[in-house]
Amino acid sequence: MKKISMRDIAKELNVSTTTVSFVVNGKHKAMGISDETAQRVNELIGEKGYNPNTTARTLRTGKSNTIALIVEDISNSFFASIAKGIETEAHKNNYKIFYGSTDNNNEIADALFTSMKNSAVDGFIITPTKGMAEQIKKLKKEHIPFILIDRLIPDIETDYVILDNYQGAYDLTQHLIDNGYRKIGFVTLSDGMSQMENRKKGFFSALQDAQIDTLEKTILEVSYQDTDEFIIQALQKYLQNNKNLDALFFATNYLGISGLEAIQKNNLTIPNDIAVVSFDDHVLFRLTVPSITVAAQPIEEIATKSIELLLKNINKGKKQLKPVGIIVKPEIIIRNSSAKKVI
Amino acid sequence: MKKISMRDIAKELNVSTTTVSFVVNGKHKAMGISDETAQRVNELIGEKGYNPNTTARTLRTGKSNTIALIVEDISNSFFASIAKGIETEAHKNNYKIFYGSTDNNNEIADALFTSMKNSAVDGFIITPTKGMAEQIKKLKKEHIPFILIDRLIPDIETDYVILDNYQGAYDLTQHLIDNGYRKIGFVTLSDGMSQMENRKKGFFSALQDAQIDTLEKTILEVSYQDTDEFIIQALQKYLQNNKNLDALFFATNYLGISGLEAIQKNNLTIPNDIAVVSFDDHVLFRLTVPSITVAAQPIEEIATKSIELLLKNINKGKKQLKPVGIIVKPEIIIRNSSAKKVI
DNA sequence: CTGAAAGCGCTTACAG
DNA sequence: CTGAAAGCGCTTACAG
Repeated sequence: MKKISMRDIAKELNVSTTTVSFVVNGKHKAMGISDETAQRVNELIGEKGYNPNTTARTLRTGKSNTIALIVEDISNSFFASIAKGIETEAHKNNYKIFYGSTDNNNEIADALFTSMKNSAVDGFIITPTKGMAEQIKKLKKEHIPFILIDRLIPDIETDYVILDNYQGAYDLTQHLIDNGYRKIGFVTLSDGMSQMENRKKGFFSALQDAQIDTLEKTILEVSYQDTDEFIIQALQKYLQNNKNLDALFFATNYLGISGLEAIQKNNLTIPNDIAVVSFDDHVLFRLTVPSITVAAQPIEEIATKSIELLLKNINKGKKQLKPVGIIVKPEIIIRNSSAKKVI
Repeated sequence: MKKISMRDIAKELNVSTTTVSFVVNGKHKAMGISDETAQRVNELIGEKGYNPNTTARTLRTGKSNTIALIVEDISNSFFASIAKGIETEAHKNNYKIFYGSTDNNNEIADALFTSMKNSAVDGFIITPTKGMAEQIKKLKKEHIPFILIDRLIPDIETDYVILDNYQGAYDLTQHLIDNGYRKIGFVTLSDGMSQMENRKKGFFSALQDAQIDTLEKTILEVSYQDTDEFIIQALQKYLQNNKNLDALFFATNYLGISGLEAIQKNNLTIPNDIAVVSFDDHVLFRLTVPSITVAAQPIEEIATKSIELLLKNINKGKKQLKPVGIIVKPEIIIRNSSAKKVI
């Protein structure tokens, strides 16, 4: 039951493995293998069901046709959707994908990087965490192709594909203002990743441009490490301590989801007691009653552009290209949770 | 910027690569390398930051420490959660994971299998589709370790980890009956995969055991290929044509989600107009109002048992073990969508 | 206690 | 138009 190799094919046809290799790789024309020989080789390959050994090829060429996708948490619907898009594009280009979740934990991230690098992946697609700065610098220094998605590492120039988070937050806030809301609470993560910071900036700018008193801006920051239960409790307290709020802006979808739970538990009605908007779309936001207004990310586009950029990076060879940043636009989807304020 | 190899280490210390290899693999004790030599090797390895080349090791040993996870759709929350669990367990055991989604499409599945096999994965974890029977048989014949999850292929004996779908459906139906519902519609997929068939059987048995007239069993079957829009429309029509129904049983979570949309659009109230239960839990089911009663799968357990079983299979060597089937138990989570019927 | 050497299955520069 | 041979970086049976 041994797997059949190039040598087996060569032997049986009394040709060299060189010839077989050229045929297998479609180089027979260029290398001047006669059509007749190529034909014979291809026939036997079909007959025997020969498939080239990818490991040997990788060892020889240094190219594995594998990319590593490192996300925060593959079970999070946003990253799961990204993974699906990346997969589709990668397979089109004949790439396989390793995945790994960091859970925002640096030791896990470290182990992932080491393991992937030793496995000769051709490139990385990474949603970095703050502590990853060192690893990212190392990748850069070693000239390993990679791109960042969803967020950046401040002060490190890299290729990336991210959302215009500032604009999304600005527009979402503007929408609340247009609909009569003035006292908007902002709920975000405390770890200060770039995407979160830009959402916060967009939120502030919109308030400022509308000349809404900054005193009314009330922020709640929770940690990624906190459990859902803890976050829900924090939100419940926050709502009780800030009864003047007429709207809430959730900076990411799982905060929004916990937010809905907290609002339910506090027996508040959306949007009459409090309006709600959130970053990142989610089935729940589409189907819950009332449905939730969001800034949605163009996931397909992020996936396509990511693979495109990474492949360009992988295929660039020796030349040092200047890092390319791609910024995609969010879509504001207006639903019922932010209906015009009734006064 | 060349990567440092075992030979570099050996040369610099005037020892053979054999020695270095033994030390790297922790075999120096067994092979009688002196502690002093081992010490020197380890020091230089640390200093130079040497990491063994996994590709070369794989080519030589035939073992890649890689498994392929082939699911229906990685962006589906159930499979995304499975992927997370599998990942955690795999990393604990020093395995990396390739993932791939079949979308229930056989050509894609075929391409995935070929690509993964050529990449020398040590084993497969697969949610099979009907058309995969041939591929699965081939894996068996080639003695490639694999296990099936979520569903089986009829008439092919394999290792597997699946849910007790019959029991889950039976209990969920029994719960509806206990709460006074008698005219229960069953919504399922038409492709006849094993998990779906068993859910249907469980549903029927519960009705039969309660001596509920089989004439009242009304089934709607849709195809996996149908778009969400199409399914929702089909459901709306189904609801209109079967106004006598007092409850709906959705055989999988995305049918349940589409079901909620259809019920909303038809302006029906849950559970007063129609009660709802669904297979597979989902955030939406937990948070929507009213929350939805479900049969939840123990995802952690499925992941843990899957890796355990696959690794046992991988490490079994030549011996032919009898295929092992593991059946895990669903958890019925009673929520508000199936509250006692008001008469 | 340690080394020289073969070989995993490819690709490719070199030679004719 | 095609082949012999080196080499990618490991592991391991064999020898001493």
